[in-house]
Amino acid sequence: MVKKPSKNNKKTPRLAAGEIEMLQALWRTGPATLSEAQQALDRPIGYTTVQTRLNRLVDKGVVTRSRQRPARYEAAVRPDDVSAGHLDLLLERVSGGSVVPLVAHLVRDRKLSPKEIQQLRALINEAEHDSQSTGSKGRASR
Amino acid sequence: MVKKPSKNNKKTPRLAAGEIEMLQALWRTGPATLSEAQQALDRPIGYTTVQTRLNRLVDKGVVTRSRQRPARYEAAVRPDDVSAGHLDLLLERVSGGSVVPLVAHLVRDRKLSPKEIQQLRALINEAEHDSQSTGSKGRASR
DNA sequence: CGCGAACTACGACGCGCGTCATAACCGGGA
DNA sequence: TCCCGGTTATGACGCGCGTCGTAGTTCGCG
Repeated sequence: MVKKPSKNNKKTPRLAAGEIEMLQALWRTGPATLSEAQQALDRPIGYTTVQTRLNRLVDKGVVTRSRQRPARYEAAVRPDDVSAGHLDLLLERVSGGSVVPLVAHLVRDRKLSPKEIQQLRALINEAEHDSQSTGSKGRASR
Repeated sequence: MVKKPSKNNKKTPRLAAGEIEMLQALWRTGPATLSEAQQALDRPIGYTTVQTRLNRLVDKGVVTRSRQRPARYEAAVRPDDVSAGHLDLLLERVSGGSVVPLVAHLVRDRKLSPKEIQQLRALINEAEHDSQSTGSKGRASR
């Protein structure tokens, strides 16, 4: 039987840059066969290379493979799941848990449309509201 | 103009998680000797391991080493430089270049102090300003 | 002046990921 | 039925990074 002695299956494992590249293709195309996935990539990569990458992704649990003959591979995680993990890491590692420096980088040097600015304001308002009715979930860090 | 033998001093090379861990220690302590850097780490790591990591970081140009006897290592990049690179990657790879989803993740599920909220608003105002005085694809109306 | 402790240089090993080649397989026409 | 092209299964190689061990070098004390 397959062992699942690991920690958790909810958190996405650490993914290397190239693996995200692979997921990107699947996110764009949806369930795809090997050749479809290969064509969906931004950059020419060998057929069997795509196969290996996809299989490793399946082993990691971030991609599923259908049993049917021309097997179809499908992403099992969403872009948000991936970004969330990386963002957490970045927060802890380079900005000491403070979001402001990161957001600063996101909005500076990058042109935002009026619409995006409006959306950002909405997000902040939302956060402000939450902050007064906090529930103290999460655990105190360190 | 004297060109340093380094490749690019503005772009930080891709750093692995463990290398950032190393930089973290240096950011905290400032210039430090090997043993100081070792002690500054969150986690016990062999003396020579620290040495190897630091030396590789020096090769990459993100850390400098003084010529003095007990050599002092010092970070040559700032946390911001590192986060900037990662953020760019994340933007391109998982959110299609859109900042809103990332910011959403940063502010949701995370409690912000009123002060931070104020800072964020300031950032957005700043960005709004820039967007109208850009000149290139100026969008005056909205 | 001689020694031990700290510092430094160097090399080794394992694992993960990117890359692919080759072999085995299988299903649908001719 | 037999062969072909697409599909799948392995196996291999190189490089980067994490981890140290070992062996020289150097400094500061007695």
